[in-house]
Amino acid sequence: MPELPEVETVVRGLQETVTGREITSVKVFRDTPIAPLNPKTFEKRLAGRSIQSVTRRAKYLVFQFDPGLYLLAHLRMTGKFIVSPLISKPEKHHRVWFFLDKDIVMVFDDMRCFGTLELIESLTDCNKLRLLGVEPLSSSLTVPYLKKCIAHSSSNIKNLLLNQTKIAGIGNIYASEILFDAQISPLRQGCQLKAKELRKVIDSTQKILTTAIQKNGTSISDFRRIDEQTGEFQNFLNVYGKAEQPCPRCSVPIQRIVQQQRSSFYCASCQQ
DNA sequence: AGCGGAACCTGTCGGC
DNA sequence: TGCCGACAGGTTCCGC
Repeated sequence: MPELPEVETVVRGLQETVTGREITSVKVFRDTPIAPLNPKTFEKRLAGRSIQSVTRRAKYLVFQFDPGLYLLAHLRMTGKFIVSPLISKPEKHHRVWFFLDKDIVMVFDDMRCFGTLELIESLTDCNKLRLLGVEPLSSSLTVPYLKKCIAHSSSNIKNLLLNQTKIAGIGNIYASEILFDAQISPLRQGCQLKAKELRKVIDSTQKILTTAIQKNGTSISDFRRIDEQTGEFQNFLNVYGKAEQPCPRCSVPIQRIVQQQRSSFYCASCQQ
């Protein structure tokens, strides 16, 4: 499911509802997300902890507890956090329940079991976080930075946008939408883009991601906010999932192609 | 160093 | 109706 705007939507929801709350107990229904940690160990280490803060880094959610303990969560394709009143029976894809004070449950739900929940003691020592590239909405995303990233790469620009070690947070939907906005073909080799085009890629990236956050993310099938409401950005997509439909800019049919085993959608006429 | 491809899981949808 | 393949918002590992 979720790319940066969806994770940001979830984090903002959790900040309002679970920050400052105590985890009274934890129940693991399936250990895939917490493996290789043992469920009992996971449950024990979190019981009695207070959630000091919930933040986002790229597509990761970071829950901070008392000094030196963090829960690093990744939703992958179908992971969800849902905050609800106490419930008696887990639903089919509920993987972990976090019981909070004031009779609230934070549910980790994940149909495909790709999502991960990892306990870490330091953010700076965590390899997964250390290897991430710049935040696309930060001032670190600049033309010189992009130039350096692509200088010795033969990859196409679509794949570069998806490379989390360079820019961290863009996924398959927004990569297509960004390149449509920038009027650049996903097939272009990154290292052949001129400075002016890199500037357009950056501007479009920030424009699309900011708007998507304002619309609470994109719900095509699975993504839901923590109260199970959908996002609204799916109503503003220009090309993703729109194969054969007329380009909103020039009316030529949108094409679907496969790059690096994933769908790309673009207009072969107005994206050069 | 960096690339492509397979793997991890479960579900849905379309074609035959 | 049932079976089969393609496809799904992501990352990681392995071999070249």
